[in-house]
Formats: sequence, structure tokens, C-alpha cells
Amino acid sequence: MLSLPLLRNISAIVHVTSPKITPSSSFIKMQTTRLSSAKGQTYPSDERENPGSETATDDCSKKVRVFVRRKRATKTVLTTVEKGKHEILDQKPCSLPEIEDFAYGKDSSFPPSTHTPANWEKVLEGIRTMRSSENAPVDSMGCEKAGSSLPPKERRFAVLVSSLLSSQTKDHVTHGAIQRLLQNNLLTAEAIEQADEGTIKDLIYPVGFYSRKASNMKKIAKICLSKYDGDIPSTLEGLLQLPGIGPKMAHLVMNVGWNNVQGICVDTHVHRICNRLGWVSRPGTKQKTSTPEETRESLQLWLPKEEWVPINPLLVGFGQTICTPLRPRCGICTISGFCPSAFKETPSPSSTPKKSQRS
DNA sequence: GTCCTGTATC
DNA sequence: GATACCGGAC
Repeated sequence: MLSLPLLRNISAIVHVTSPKITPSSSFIKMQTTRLSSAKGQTYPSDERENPGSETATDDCSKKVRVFVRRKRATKTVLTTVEKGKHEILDQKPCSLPEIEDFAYGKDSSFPPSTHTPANWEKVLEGIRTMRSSENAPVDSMGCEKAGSSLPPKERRFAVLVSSLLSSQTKDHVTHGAIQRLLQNNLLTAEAIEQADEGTIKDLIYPVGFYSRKASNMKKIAKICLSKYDGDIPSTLEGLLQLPGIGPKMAHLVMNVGWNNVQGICVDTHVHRICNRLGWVSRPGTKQKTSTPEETRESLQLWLPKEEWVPINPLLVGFGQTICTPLRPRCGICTISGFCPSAFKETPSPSSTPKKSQRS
């Protein structure tokens, strides 16, 4: 697991323009094969059924080219803009030992993304440690795991409905609603399509926005039946077409329902914490991102893909217990030394300092 | 009063 | 960016 930590979505192309550098060139070629084959690895999957979607998209991948000429080498880091078109992210001279470190996977700062924040691995490790001692609500339930004993198609539908119901709702409330739907055999597209909306509303009460969600469940069931043979959409685009399913839930469903990681599931906690840590910014600036979607795109530019799934529960739990929206507990946070926002009055979130208004 | 792993609409 | 959607817990 710890070998080649950063290379999962990186392919390396090494052009040796001069065969004069005998000691290193053959070595580089040998390693190139290994690096290239590391690309395209998909996230561990226990079920191989995923008709419409492609694993491991290239939209976050980087290509690294190392040009060796005489005694000088240049590293060029490219990112794929669209098919066949690349954009140069970074280009600078490097020494041959540097190339060897890269080839062996020792050099964790390479490729030198302009977005990669310093010490991010230490920060992540620190948060993991804090999370293992502190108990967060997110750990107790995990509502999206609902229906894990069901057949695949029904399980996926259960995942979709759980996600829909879980927004702005405590996990145990969501869990109860799912249990009631299950007991009434109302957790398939067919059943929901036939059921009365009022019945659904009563069963899912008191989840947040239950009325709107009951209505959305009916619409979703209809779409799943007419377009997907009662299954759920297997692509991000398809999921986003469903009423009540936005980017956060669409990525969650792709992750949990299809074992297909298309993007990071960014919610309010991930959004807030990444900005506090200075891990994300508006494109081309140092300003904070203003929406979770902007955060997702910024984070995906540098965070290694193997962290894309675990980052969510990690930061959610951290955000629920320590790095809270209002008055974060920087005093007990072990990574405050790395945090540019530590011990500062949080300026951004809903700051309406209407205190001292009393006569 | 404020908080809740959001989404859709204005 | 602001607001409605929803109600319960603290």
C-alpha cells in the first residue's frame, strides 16, 4: 500500500534524447514501464457490473515528461485538458538523482503540482489520529451503507434513496426511515412508482424536507423505470438529472453504489475545512473557494486519487467534533501548527455579528 | 436561537 | 448570494 503512493494516476513518459548518459538512462526506461502501468488502476471493487461508465477518467491525470539532454534534465508536468490536448503545469530543470527518486516513488513532492499544499500528508495523518480517539456521529451510522444485504440492483436503489433522505438529517433518523421503507417493501423503483405519495411521506417522516423528498422519490422511481430498467443511473450525469440529487450525493452514490470514483464527495465540512487549511482556492488566485463544487475541482487538482473516498468521512468526523463551523476547537487540535486559520476568529461563515444590539 | 454530510430556485 | 424547504434536538 505504501509503495508508489502518489503514482496511481500518473503516467510517466521518459524521453532520452541522448544515449550519452549511460548510467541512468537504462534505469529510467526500466522504471517507466512500472509507472505507466500504475495508471488506470481503479478503486477496489467487489462487484464487476458497471455498464455505462468508464473507470479512471483522465480529467485529473497528469503526464510527466522527463527530457534528458547531455548532463541536464528537464521535468515537464502536463495535465490533460481534453482528448489529445495537454496543458503545461510545471516545467523546470532537475538533477538525475531527482529523477531516480521519482522513479522509485521516494520523492513525494514530485510531480511538483502548483496546487499541492505543504505538509498535507502530515495534516492528514494528524487528523486520522485525532479521529481515532474522538468519536464522531458519522462513525456510528453511515446511512449510505443501508441495504448491504440486498441484491446488487436493489442495494443500489437503497443507496440512492438513503442519500436522498440523508441530506440535512441526522443519521439515525435517516436509518429509521430506510428501515420503515424496507419493512413495507417500498425500496424498489417499481414499488415506489406504484405507492401513494402520502404513504411515502408518512413513512419517511421526520427526515428533513420529507414532503419534497417524497415527491422527488416518486419522480426518481419513474425515471429509473423508464430510462434505466428500474436500476439507478450509472453515470454522474445521469444521477444529476434526478430531482433532489446534487453533486454531493451524486459523487457519494457513484462511490458507494457503483464503486466508481469519479470525483470527491464534497459537503459542507470538506468545503469548510479545506478552505481553513488553505488546501483549495479560486482558480488562479489565493482566494477561498465559494462553493463546494469549486472546492471539489480545486482539491481534485492535487489530492492523490486514493484519498478521494476516505477524505470525506475523515473530514466530516473532524468537522463534527473538532473543526466545527462555529468556534473550532483549535486548542485541542494537534495540527493547528499547520493550519493558517488556527485560533483566528472565523470570518467567513455566516458572520452576522449582531451582538451587543441590546439596549 | 442555532445546528443539521443539501438541493433548487430566484 | 440569498432563501425556501422541514422538524427536532440542544
